[in-house]
Amino acid sequence: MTITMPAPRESILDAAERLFARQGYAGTTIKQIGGDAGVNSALLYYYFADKEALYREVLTRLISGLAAEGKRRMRGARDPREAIRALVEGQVEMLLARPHLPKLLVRELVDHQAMHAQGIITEHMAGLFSAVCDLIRAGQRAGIFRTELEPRYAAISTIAQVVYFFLARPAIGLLMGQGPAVPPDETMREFGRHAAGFALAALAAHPNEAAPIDTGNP
Amino acid sequence: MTITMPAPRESILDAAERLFARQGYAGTTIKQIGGDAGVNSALLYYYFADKEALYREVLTRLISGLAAEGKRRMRGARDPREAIRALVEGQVEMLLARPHLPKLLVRELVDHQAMHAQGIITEHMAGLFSAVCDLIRAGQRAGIFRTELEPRYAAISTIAQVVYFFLARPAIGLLMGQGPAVPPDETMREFGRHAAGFALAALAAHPNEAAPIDTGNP
DNA sequence: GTCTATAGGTGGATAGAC
DNA sequence: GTCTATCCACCTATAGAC
Repeated sequence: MTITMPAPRESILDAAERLFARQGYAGTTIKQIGGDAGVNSALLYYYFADKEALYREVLTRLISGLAAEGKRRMRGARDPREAIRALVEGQVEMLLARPHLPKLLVRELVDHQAMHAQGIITEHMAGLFSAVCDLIRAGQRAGIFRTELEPRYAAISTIAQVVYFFLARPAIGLLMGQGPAVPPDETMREFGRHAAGFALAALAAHPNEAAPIDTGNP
Repeated sequence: MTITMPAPRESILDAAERLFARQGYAGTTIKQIGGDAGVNSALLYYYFADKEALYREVLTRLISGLAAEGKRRMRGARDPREAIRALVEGQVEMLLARPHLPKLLVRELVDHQAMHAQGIITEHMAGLFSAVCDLIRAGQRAGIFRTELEPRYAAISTIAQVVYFFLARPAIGLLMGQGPAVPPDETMREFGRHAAGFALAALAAHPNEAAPIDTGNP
């Protein structure tokens, strides 16, 4: 029986993704990545020009397809309400499937002067963001959503909840009085259902048309 | 006329705060901080034990009094609705007054394994968070807020909006189609007013005062 | 392709003059 | 208190053997 050896290029990218997310760009060393990937650190320079090229590659691999997936999830819905719910709950699934994404994205935002991946992010994200705005505008035209809301602000309020929850994930247990353990995936989904309901209630023009609220509490 | 020389200890803390927020802990060097503060880098070791002690000092200086101010702002209000509005709009003022706070806080969250200031943050923030939860519970008991909402989740949704907006501030201009310029303070306040209204609409038991309570199950 | 060895530079921290 | 000079560890990146 032989153990299948993973392609070194992929092992390097995997290790780099993990470490950059955990420790940041400056806090991660080439030797650490090599060690974690099970290869000699000099090999990284065979596959990538330098540390920053590797970092950019990590980000593009992670982000590409993300915005596309987000839009696809919204497209399936029949009306704006359903689309909002699909969007918010989809956020949770996408972030669960890419555990390092929120940290890396936020580091990029916060390090914006470094801007290792300026273009990559803004290109992909701006598209998704304006799709959410259009969705809210459509709901407003249909009389389902309140027209007093500025669509772009409402889009931000809607998106913020899940992102914030994932960011704060390590601290959430402490805040919610459940000890230092990191909340399990099911808690993240439960919050996603709450967040969708919260946004829909805030958007709703008429209370009775608000989608059912799932508190997540059995 | 003599120019008042700032106390070097304060200059060092100011420069460190700026640089740690911009570049992160690992990305900032002692020599950079010294240079930015206008003193020799060796002097940092006269005032602070080491780099990490300096970092902790920066965080405590920034955070101390923050939770207290948050609670004070809420206490002035007469009912839960007013308190929520005071809280959210107060968030904006507090973050405007401490421009480096959001970045530093999020870095801490994201670097939680490093946890330079674990205690400092969780102690201060957990208190504020549970005050928000109590506020929402009070509104629910008074029949003003929907009881289907899990108070802790609702607190997170309420708080998330402004924090996210500040974090994304450098990218907000691009997302909102207003070019690369960083949004002015007035835009931040405008969003604060929106966010308070968004949260209140989501929390409200009967938006029209006369409307029956939505059971959430059509 | 993958490794060893190492160059060249920089970072945190200290010793000690003034 | 504040500076100069410097040590040592470690980091990125390259040269070159296999």
